[in-house]
Order: sequence, then structure tokens, then C-alpha cells
Amino acid sequence: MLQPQTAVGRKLNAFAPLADNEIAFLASLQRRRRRIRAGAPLADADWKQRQACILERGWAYSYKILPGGERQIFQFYIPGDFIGFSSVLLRRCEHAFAAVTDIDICEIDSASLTGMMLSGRPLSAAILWAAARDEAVLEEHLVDLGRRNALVRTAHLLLELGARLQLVGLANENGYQCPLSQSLLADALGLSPIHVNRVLRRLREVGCLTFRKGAVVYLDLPRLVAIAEYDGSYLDQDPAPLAVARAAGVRTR
Amino acid sequence: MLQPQTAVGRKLNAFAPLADNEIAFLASLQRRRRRIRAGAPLADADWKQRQACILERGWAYSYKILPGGERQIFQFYIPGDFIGFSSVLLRRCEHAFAAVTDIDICEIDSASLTGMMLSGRPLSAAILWAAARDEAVLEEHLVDLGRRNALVRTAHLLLELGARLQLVGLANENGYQCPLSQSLLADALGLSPIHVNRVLRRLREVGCLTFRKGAVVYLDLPRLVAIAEYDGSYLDQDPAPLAVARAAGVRTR
DNA sequence: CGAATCGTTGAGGTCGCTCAATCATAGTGG
DNA sequence: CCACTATGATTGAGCGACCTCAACGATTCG
Repeated sequence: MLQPQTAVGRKLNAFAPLADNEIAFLASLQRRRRRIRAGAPLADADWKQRQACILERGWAYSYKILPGGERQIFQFYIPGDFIGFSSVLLRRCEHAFAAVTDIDICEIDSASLTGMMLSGRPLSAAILWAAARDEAVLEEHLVDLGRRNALVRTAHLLLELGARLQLVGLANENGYQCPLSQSLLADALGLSPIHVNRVLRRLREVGCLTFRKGAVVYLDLPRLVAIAEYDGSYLDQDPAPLAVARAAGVRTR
Repeated sequence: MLQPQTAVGRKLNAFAPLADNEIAFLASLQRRRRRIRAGAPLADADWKQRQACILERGWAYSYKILPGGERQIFQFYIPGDFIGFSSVLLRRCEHAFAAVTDIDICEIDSASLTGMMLSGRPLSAAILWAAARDEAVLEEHLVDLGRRNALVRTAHLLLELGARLQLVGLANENGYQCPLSQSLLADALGLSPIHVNRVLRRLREVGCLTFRKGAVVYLDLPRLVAIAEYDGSYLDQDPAPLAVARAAGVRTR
């Protein structure tokens, strides 16, 4: 059975306390467990079938390759995140997924998942909340690319990742382990890897943050937050009313 | 009653033919009709209540203002689009909305809407499709900002708007009426208004497109598509399986 | 007619890019 | 154990895309 101390459990619990049977129900949706090697793509075939999964261990990302070969990374996924969830709910297949580190994913039966979303369980509200948060993250990412310079943008991303990791117990107020290469950061931030390197050096020189050997360490968190113009409120919002309405027993037809 | 020749009707029909009673049902969800002046914001209060509406006439946009006063525009809305729909479904309130031109909007009863989404009507599949398309547009927008230069980015946006307008009968293969100022374009494209001006001049000089006095005219569509690396396939995708599943009568609990 | 808004153009500066080289680390096969 | 390779981090030099500042023309509206 899925323990609340798993990443997903912790994350959803952070939104609203879930009864044991809800956690158990989520566990019952889980199917095959798979391990994928660092750098490997998550097979396209999976997503064509609208497969969704929960990332249990390691980091992954979604991206798109342009005709010219450039890569744009949309999102980084950390333990407890749903991967491909919006593909199931909304059917999108514009982007690909790949593993940053070795990862463990747990497939979700997508028919049961959509069924559950329609059932009005408290769990479905929690999951819609998570989906809404992912949307907000994406929009904030768009703002980063459009209207924030490289320094602010980078600091912003690193703080956001820290906040998300903290929710699942993988970060504290001092920092976190981060397996992202400067090249991955660059493709997420819309920068060149070389410039990412310089921005990180700059953050180190001004005494805000270090990022060496896979470890992000905050040196001066308040100043970092100031530099990044960071307001993490977009990460914890209210629940999604659709599932709430259904959970409240709204009759519709 | 809502005629199929309304913008929404045309748009949803482009996805899948909707029976008359579905169109009628959509019409029955519509409440108060309002007119908003060009430049005016759509009152915050509306969205706090998770109000959604259909844009019937004119153009609007969603945006966010940064601490430094910069503006990032997320989406432009054209007739037939749902505004604030994802706020209802997913509860987001990070961004604001404003009218580009004078607009007519038709409010939707949000309780009935969420109820309808859970009911499994064919209409709900069509609406989820529209929501998925909006998501895809947002992701493409993110790619624009991250990995395409000003020329490509601008051409891409103008082509996308043309394709969307064509779906509701407001554009043809020669061009369309576009009320966006260079300043609005700039805030969507993450550029300065001055640079937008130069990019538009450039597109005109190379004989691809003119944008003068509110009219976008294609001069050399194939070349424009090539310059923009434009592939409009993200605009018409398959339906969303959630509503489809429910419509097919999947029992879940 | 004055005010406001938008579009247009020039000049100069800067942020972030490309190209190129060096160094560190880890893995691999001989 | 040691080349040999591959990957990633780091740094410098030079360049170009896009920005800012400033000015001016066109249009609209009260």
C-alpha cells in the first residue's frame, strides 16, 4: 500500500489531509513499476496510449525539439509528480519526456484514472490541485522566458525547484541535491550553457547561492529571493472546484 | 438559441459535428451578456468567483504584471474562445484579463459548466478539446520565447492567430483584421515595441507579410510558413479522452 | 486645436551568443 | 594501471540581436 511517506503522498497531503482510504485508492491505481536509465527517453508509445505515471525516484523532464535541433524544456519533474497526466486529461502529445537521472516510475491505469477523476472522490480534488499547480509553474516559466533576464530567471528556477522539493522532503532551508547539468538548465531557461555557467558564477560571487557537484546551497536566501523577484504563492493555490463540486455531490443530469 | 454560425459553434463544430441539442445545451448555460470597453480590465471579482465566459466579439488577452512593471501576455483571445475556463476547471488566479477592443462576452454559469463537464455529454468532449488546444498554444508560446528569434517568433504568432481566426470564419488565405498594437505584440513576444516594429518592417521588406492599419496580409504564405518554422498541427488535435470515456458510459465506482 | 496614442526611424549600448580552448571527472578497454 | 574517450564545467574573445533613449510623423478624439 502507498504510504503517506511516499513522495506523492506527502505532496498531496500538503494540499489537504487525505484519509487513509484515499491514499489506498491511489495505490490501487498503480500498475507496473519501471526503472529507466539516466538520459533515456520515456518511450513515445507509452504516451500515445495516454499512459500516465507517477515519478517515484529521480528527476525527469518534458521537452520539444525544434526543426533546427534546438531543445526547449517545458518542465522538470521531481519525485511525487505526475508525468503525462495532462496528456490523459487533455490529450496532448506535442512533447516528449526523458529521464535526467535513473528514475523509477509507476504506471497508472489511465482508464481507472479518468474514471476516478469523474467520480468525485476527495482524491480527484487533490490531483486536480496538483495539475493546476503544474499549470501555474508553466505560466511562471513563460514569464521567466519573456520578461526576466538571465540572472533573475535562473535564480527563480532554482528557488522554485527548492520549494517543490521541500514539499516532498527532498530539500530544506539550506538547499538541495540537484542533478541538472548546466546544459539542461540552459535549455529550460532559454539560454546557452555557457551563459548559465556565468550566471551561476555570478550568483556564487555575490554570495547568494552555490551550485557545485550536484548540490544547490543557499548562502543568502533573503537576498536570493529578492534577486529572483520570487513569490512562491503560485505554488500553493486553492483546490480545483470541479472535483470539489462533484465531491460535494452536485447532481447534474 | 445558439446558432452554429456563432463563433463558438463554428469552433466546436470544427472539432466534431455537434448535434443541435448539444448546441442548444451550450446556449442554455449562457447567462448575462456584457459589453466591455477597449482597454478595460475584466474585473478581478469575476474571476475570484470562478466565472467563465465566452468571447463573442472582439479581442482580449490574459497577462501578468511583474514587480518592475513589465507585462507578459500569455494568450490572446478571439471570438469563440472561452475566457477563464481553466480557472473554473483548475482554479488558477495568477493572471488578469483585459479587452483589446470593445468586446462582448457571455457569462457561463460555472456550477452548470462543471456539472456539464462531469456529465459526459458530447459537448464536454468538445470543450475539453478546446481547453487542450489552448494548452498547446501556451506551450508553443513558451517555445517561441525560449528558442526562437524575434523574426521567427513574430511570424509564428501571426500565423497562429490567422489559423485560429480562420476556424471561426474571421480570416482567409489572404490575411485577417488584427487590432493588436505593436506594444501588445511586444509584451506577448517578450520583445520591445521598437523591435517589433523593425521585425514587421523586415517581414514587409522581404515580401512575406504586411501588417498595416490593423490588417495582416500574407504576401508569400509558403515563405512565411518556412520563415516561421510553422507547423500548425498543434492546433487541431484529437479529442480529450476523459470526456470521451464518460460519454461512452464508462462505469467507475 | 491640443492631447493622446501609436507607429517609425536613428544612434549607441549591453546582454547573451558563438567559437575556441583548457581542465576535471568518470568510464572503458587494453 | 594506464591511455583513451566522453561529458561537463570553466574561462576568454569577439560579435550580433535586441534594448534604451530620443525624436518625429500620423491618426484619432474630445
